[in-house]
Formats: sequence, C-alpha cells, structure tokens
Amino acid sequence: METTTSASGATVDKATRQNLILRLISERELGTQQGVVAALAGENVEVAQATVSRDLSELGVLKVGSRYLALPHDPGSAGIEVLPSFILGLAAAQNQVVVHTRDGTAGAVASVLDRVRGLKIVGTVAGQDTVLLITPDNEAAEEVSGLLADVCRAKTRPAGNVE
Amino acid sequence: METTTSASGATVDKATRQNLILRLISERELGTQQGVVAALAGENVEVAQATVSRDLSELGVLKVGSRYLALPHDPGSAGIEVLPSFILGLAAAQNQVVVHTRDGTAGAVASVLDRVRGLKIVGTVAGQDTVLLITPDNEAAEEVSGLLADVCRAKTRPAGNVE
DNA sequence: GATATTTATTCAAGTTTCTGTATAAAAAGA
DNA sequence: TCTTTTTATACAGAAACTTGAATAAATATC
Repeated sequence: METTTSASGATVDKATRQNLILRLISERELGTQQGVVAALAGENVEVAQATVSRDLSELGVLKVGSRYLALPHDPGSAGIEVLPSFILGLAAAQNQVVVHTRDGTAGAVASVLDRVRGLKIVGTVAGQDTVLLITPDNEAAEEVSGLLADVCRAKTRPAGNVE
Repeated sequence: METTTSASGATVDKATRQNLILRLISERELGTQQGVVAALAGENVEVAQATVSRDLSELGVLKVGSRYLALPHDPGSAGIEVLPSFILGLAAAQNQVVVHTRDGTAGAVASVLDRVRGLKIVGTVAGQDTVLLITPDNEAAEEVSGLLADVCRAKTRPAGNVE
C-alpha cells in the first residue's frame, strides 16, 4: 500500500497524496502542475510533474481560467462541467451571488455548487430558477461570480482525461 | 483489471466476484466455502477455496451457526458483531420478532439489522429499547429470531480476519 | 482422542499498478 | 511563426496485488 519514498519526502500512498492535492488546490490558488508539485514538496511529499498530471486527471480536477477547481470525486454525480448548460446569468451583490438558471434546475445547480471544493461559498438557497449563494464577504462574491462566469464562458477545460 | 480466466469460467475481476458472492450467500443458504465455490461455478466463475476464504474475509462475512451472513462492507459502521452487547432478548410472534435491547440502543440495533443482507426482514421499527422486525411470514420470523439468538449466543465467528 | 471436515496460510508465479525519466503534444506568449 | 510554458504519454523498473496448489491449522464428528 505504501509508495513514494524519496530523499526527505514522507512516505505516502496514492490516496493520501490525492487527498492532499484536493486540499491544497482548494486552499491555495494553484494553476500549474509545477505549482502543485511545489505545494506538495512544501508538505514534504515529493513527486514528479507526470504524477501530478495523472493525479489531477484521476481526481477529475478542472482548470478554470488559470486556477484548478476540485470536485470531490463522486463518480456518477454531475460535476462542474454541466453548469454551462444550466446557468443563464450571474450577478454579484454585496456578499451574495444570484445565479439565474434554467427553470427547474436551480436545485441541481445548487447541489453541484455545494460540492465544489475551494469555492468560497457559505451556503446556497435554491428556488425554481434561481440560486442564491452567500459568500463570506463582498470580494468573495465577486470572485465566485467571476469564476462561475469563466466556467460558463467555456473557459473550462478538463485538467486531464477521464479514466 | 481483469483476472480469473479459466477453462470455461467467465472472466471476472475480484470486485465483481465478491459482489457475486454477497448476492449468492444472501440468496441461497451457504455454509461452507466449498459450497460457495460450487455456487460460483454455477454462475460460471471458477475459483479455488483459498480464494473464497480470502474473499469472505475481505468482505467481512460472518458465519452464524452453519450459515454465512453478509453485511455490505461499510467500513466504519458497526456490524453484526456488536449485536450481542446490545440485544437483551428476542421473541417471535407471527410474522414479527420483538428485539429487546439495552435502553437507547434500539435505533442502532435496527440500523445494523437493516443492513444485514440475507436476513428475511421486511422492515424495522425502533423505539427506545425495543425493535420490532416485520418478516414476510411466520417461518421467516422464527428463522430470523433463531439466527439472532445464535448471534447473541456468541456462536458467531468471523469468516475471516479483518484487514 | 481419532478422524473427517472446514478454514487459513505459505509459497511461487503471473499480473497489475505505480511512478520517474524522457519526450511528445498542446497551449500560451512574443 | 518561433519560443516558452504547460500538460500528456511511452517506456521501464519496482512494488504490490491476485491467485491456485499444497499444506497447516482449526473445528466438528464420532
């Protein structure tokens, strides 16, 4: 079960490393695989870029603009990639973001958003065609809104193939 | 990912075979590993007894009296082995079994019982110190009651080590 | 207690997985 | 377009997993 024993690097198995990656990319703003390699090294886990490439791929991490976004890998449930087809509009106001969706899909959209790691969202409320996102503060609302706008502008691309 | 290619045996991977085993032991009344080997063969999956031994072990299947009982392997949640310390008494009546438990533990007991595969239970209702089990018919009630009595008489033994 | 049955374990072979290196492919920038 | 940056992949060695045969250990039966 154990792997990766390197110079001073801790011995961690693949699953542990991948969980660490999920945590790192939701805490910091990581946008390149080298960045992830460095972040891992900071946690005393040394791996090659190729391994990070494969990890991101297996984890289903997406790159939105210049930033990785992680969904907990819940195979069988919809991921961030469905959002563009559901979201019609976005508006930030104070520490809130109002997401206008296709009729009847607000619940689904909220459900997906709730599960995106690294998104600064305190909570969501879904109506019929509207999701209200509450963020910690005004900047977070702008940030989330911008990020979602990127997602919907199809600036999204998978950070790897699917299995 | 593939394994086990034999004479006429189908090619199934370990996970598939183990799921099949769970299904077989909850459908039929299997009580020996040879029996499981035979049942698998009947499904066109040929393996050795040693493999069944390891499978039962990994699946956390228990042998109660002369019969295997399977819990869906939900690591972290209590299994059948906790029942003896919670159940104080059992009584079958018609198609019902009344389980008397330590105060406050009826919910936990019901939760475990709900997850035992191969137990002929239609549904459970838990109070404070009592669980009512509804079975399809009177014989099933007797059978379930007897089985649980065996469990509590510590006739239970693991069908294998734990990982 | 002796024998038979049932289950677990040791061993070895075959397979799969994991990962770094090196390199190719793709994307971004100039 | 040319260069640079970023990401993906072929390859190979190492480690881990899977499994059957043989056998030991445990349990049940007489």
